Amino acid sequence: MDRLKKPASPPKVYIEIVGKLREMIEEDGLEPGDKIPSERELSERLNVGRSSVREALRALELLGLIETRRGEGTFIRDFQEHRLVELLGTFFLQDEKVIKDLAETKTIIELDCLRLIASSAADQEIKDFKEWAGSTQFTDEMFFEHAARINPNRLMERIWRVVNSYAGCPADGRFIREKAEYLELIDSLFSRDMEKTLVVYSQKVRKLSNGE
Amino acid sequence: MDRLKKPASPPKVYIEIVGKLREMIEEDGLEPGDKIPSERELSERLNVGRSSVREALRALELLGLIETRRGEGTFIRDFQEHRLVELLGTFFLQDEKVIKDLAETKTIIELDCLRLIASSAADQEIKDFKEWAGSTQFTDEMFFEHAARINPNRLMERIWRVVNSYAGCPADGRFIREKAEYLELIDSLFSRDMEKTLVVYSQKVRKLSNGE
DNA sequence: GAATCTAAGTGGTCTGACCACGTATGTATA
DNA sequence: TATACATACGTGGTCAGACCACTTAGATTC
Repeated sequence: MDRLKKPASPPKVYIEIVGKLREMIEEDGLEPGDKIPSERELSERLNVGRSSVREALRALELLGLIETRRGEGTFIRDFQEHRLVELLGTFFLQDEKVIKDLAETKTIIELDCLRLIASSAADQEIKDFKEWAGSTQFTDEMFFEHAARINPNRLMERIWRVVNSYAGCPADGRFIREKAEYLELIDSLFSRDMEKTLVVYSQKVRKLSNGE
Repeated sequence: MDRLKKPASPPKVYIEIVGKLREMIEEDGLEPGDKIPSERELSERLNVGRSSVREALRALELLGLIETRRGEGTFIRDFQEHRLVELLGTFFLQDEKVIKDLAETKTIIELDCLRLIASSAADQEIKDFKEWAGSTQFTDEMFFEHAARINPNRLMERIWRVVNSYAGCPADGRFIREKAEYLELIDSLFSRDMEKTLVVYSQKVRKLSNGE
């Protein structure tokens, strides 16, 4: 039962390989899409077993940092698409209260996206947004998917997508509000009038809550 | 072994093992600290090679979801403390845009947390918050860690933690602003005066931006 | 009863083998 | 020459077995 100090556990090989890969990528200036050495070559170059190389690669793959194509090789992925949030989500998102939090969070994030759009999206994009909304039949989800996409912050878009994928369990709210409200919302964005946006949006939320 | 044809993309064994483990954890109600079956047992139970089991376990370990102790076994970790993110940070956080988005997102989420606190946290908690802030030496990160914790929405807290662990990898913002500003922020929460909170917070952000 | 030794169990690593798949090479054909 | 096909090679995907180092618990010994 003695809790004695642990001198220094020998570093795991696969962890070191992860580090080596990082260095390698940095030194060689490899970018998303580029190919990294084959498992066998890495195994030889680093003097480790191929299985250890694979453990490292598989871990990075699960993180979404690399992509492997059988018969072709291993490639660096677009890091902006790391799956961290999804993974954590799929692993422990079974709580009950979570459902309520999810809905709330979705609303919050959507508002954030609108804010970001109002404050720094290009006029043209908002214009396109309005045009799209005016000429298409869309659901609430589609509307905010569009908003998340044109918001200038990619990370916020990712967060929205994750939250949405969980919050939007098939059933609940696939309703379609009156298009006029959405158009009004876009107009408020275009005028960069955040005050107005907030009013319009919270009004929409209130309606939805009551309807539910 | 059954070798069935999979015309579509053949699912990788280690990915399926990750899924099986998730189910296993859920069904058996395993919690942080609990031990999961040994690699050899999993290999046998799932009819897969031990190396494939290891690939899955190593990936989850790198994610910080499990912990392995040589000679003892593999254990579930406290998910809330997934600090794996820093890995991603050290790996590919060279992209300017990503860093900017991160900082911006962190600010946004923090504001959201403040909003949530102001709108529905218990008075007592805000009071405790203020007391803590008044009697402790804290960093900006600690302050918002506290805020994220007492905000009523657990999902928002989790998002903050993720974003924070990403954003706070280098030694950038370990600064300590004047305590008075933070106290003022809490006061604005207590008075449920979101207007004021926004002003105070954005003021803080502006200062930080300039300081940087 | 306490200290010690021993065996079993577990993760850590390596090697070698086979498969499935993509691509490049080369050969045969039109 | 140009196209089509066939083959060989390289790559990731997976498995099996073998060690090693370490922890734990049971058996043994004092």
